[in-house]
Amino acid sequence: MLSKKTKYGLKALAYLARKGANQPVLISEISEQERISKKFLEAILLQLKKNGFLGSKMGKGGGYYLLRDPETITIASVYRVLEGPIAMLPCVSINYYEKCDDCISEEECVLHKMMLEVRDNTLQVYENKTIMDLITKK
Amino acid sequence: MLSKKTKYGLKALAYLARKGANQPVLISEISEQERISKKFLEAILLQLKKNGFLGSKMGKGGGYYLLRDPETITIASVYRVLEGPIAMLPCVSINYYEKCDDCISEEECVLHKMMLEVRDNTLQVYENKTIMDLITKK
DNA sequence: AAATATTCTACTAAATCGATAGACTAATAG
DNA sequence: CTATTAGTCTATCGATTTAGTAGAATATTT
Repeated sequence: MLSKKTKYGLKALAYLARKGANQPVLISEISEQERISKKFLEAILLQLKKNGFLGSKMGKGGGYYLLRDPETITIASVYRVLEGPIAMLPCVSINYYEKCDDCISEEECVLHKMMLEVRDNTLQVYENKTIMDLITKK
Repeated sequence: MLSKKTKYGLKALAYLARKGANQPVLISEISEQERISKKFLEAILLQLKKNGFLGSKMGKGGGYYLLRDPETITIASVYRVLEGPIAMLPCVSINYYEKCDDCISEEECVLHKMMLEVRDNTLQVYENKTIMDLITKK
């Protein structure tokens, strides 16, 4: 299951993309429009800022704004920042690879091959869709 | 990420399938062979028993054994018992459907359609693979 | 300087995860 | 019928994550 953090983060990015990159948008506006707890959203936007997705402006007329074109932000890149690995097991993760301590070898593991398949099927969606795709009707 | 519970559960089912349904297998044997905490495995096997996957026999010569043919146990069915919903959002779950409280409607939700796609891609693997597939080399 | 709005630190309640301990119960062997 | 073996059940545990809250600090504009 997707955490609310990632869900809210993606929704906020989509909201900002819809507004255009020009002027900063208040946290409270996003929070109200998307029905997300303001303080929780604050922490999420901060994390997206630290990872180069968003910029912010303090003081009056301030707020958050997209730093990159919505077409260039893949869902996968947001997912990895907010949720973590996309793979179902550390041993099939591309960006967060780790050996399983209960497996002798990956060839012997009965799950390894299947989880590679699941990973590829999931990545195929997340890598090929961007924030832009979220806000365009098809 | 897959929980260890589901990971261990699938491995245990695969182990039992490999042994054949004939004689009961000790928890401790599975626990040692698969390097899984015995007490944790105990709870997992009990859950699999309560859900009709396994039978058990107490006393000397006892242990756990498969109740169904390995070819008839899909990964999806085990996943749902041990891990829960396969979908990434409750609003795209087939067996655990729930409305999102932050969404006005599913048509308006920017994530809904994409998550349906992810769900279908994942299900395609989990529904079409069985415990038997885990133990057969391809 | 006042008002506005984000940033940052710290905290919390609840849930889940992975694991452990120990008493209880059932079945078999002798 | 008793000892042994092995699953059942209850309970607890520490660590982590999740979702959210409170409030002080800081920066910007008017």
